[in-house]
Amino acid sequence: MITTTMKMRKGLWSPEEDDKLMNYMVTNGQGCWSDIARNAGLQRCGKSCRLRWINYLRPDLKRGAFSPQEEEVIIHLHSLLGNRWSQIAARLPGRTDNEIKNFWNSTVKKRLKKTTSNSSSPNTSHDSSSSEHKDIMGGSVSMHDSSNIMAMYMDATRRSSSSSLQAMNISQVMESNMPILHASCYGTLEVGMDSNAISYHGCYEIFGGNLGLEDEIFNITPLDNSTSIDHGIKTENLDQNSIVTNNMNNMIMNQCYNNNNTLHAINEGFENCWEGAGDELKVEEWDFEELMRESCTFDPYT
DNA sequence: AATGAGGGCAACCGCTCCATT
DNA sequence: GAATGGAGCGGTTGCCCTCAT
Repeated sequence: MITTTMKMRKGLWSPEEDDKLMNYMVTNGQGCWSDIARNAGLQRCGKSCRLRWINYLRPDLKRGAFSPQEEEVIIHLHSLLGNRWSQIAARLPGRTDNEIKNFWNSTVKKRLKKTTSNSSSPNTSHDSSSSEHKDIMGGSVSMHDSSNIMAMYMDATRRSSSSSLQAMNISQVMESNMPILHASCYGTLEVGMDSNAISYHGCYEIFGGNLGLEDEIFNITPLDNSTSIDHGIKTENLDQNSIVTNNMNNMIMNQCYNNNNTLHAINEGFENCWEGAGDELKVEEWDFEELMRESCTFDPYT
């Protein structure tokens, strides 16, 4: 190969390299990463540039430590998605998969281990990830403050994309993807709209964890747009859940629209809804479909 | 003050998937 | 249908920093 004659740099990025990449991305936007590396005058492989951009240089990144609420969201999403860091990251605006992965492997894993050993769980002999999963789903990891999960989640999405949200028109809102967390909810649900956003108002439950949001109003915001854009591309098949939840979202939004900006409905399961959309449910190996069937039981049409 | 252990984070590696030829 | 290359993802490594001794 010709390219091997040129020595690629490895290791930490210098500020100069960062500048070069940043300037190039700002002026030219995303393209073929190996071209970017070459054209930006970087002695890096495209892969390395991509990683640096996604994990560090991207302007929409949220820096700093994870909040306790973010922690809980991560724990919860991990219990649903497993080690699908990119999918978890897609639901935590401003956070990268690498960041979440590191956070999990260092902080959370350790904490869960502690919890597990304290509770002298019989799962301790299992492989770490699977035992953690069980622990979480089984309740060893406290859901005591589950309301924070949703509240924080909403807060995070609202914060990170408040400007874009305000700029979104209704059709954009309708086209947006509804996060998985919403799809995991069931219970009494009331949907309304104000001038800038659509809000849910209701009572939710996630896997037995009562979120107790009866008095809270929160906005539906899309999956982190920037993530979708930056990661390119895979938005459409980011995962099938997004499509599914998007369908749900659209249905709800349509109802909103048709009911003069307010919807009082949805008291029983989404089950029929799922079945109706069954043909589109080509769920990946992690059996999201079953998951959803178990956790979603209200029907928007009743 | 020196030093060793542990933790956190950035980056690399290897694999898979997908599009193109 | 096979080969190839690019992109993305998850696992792993290695460096640096902090803190306890």
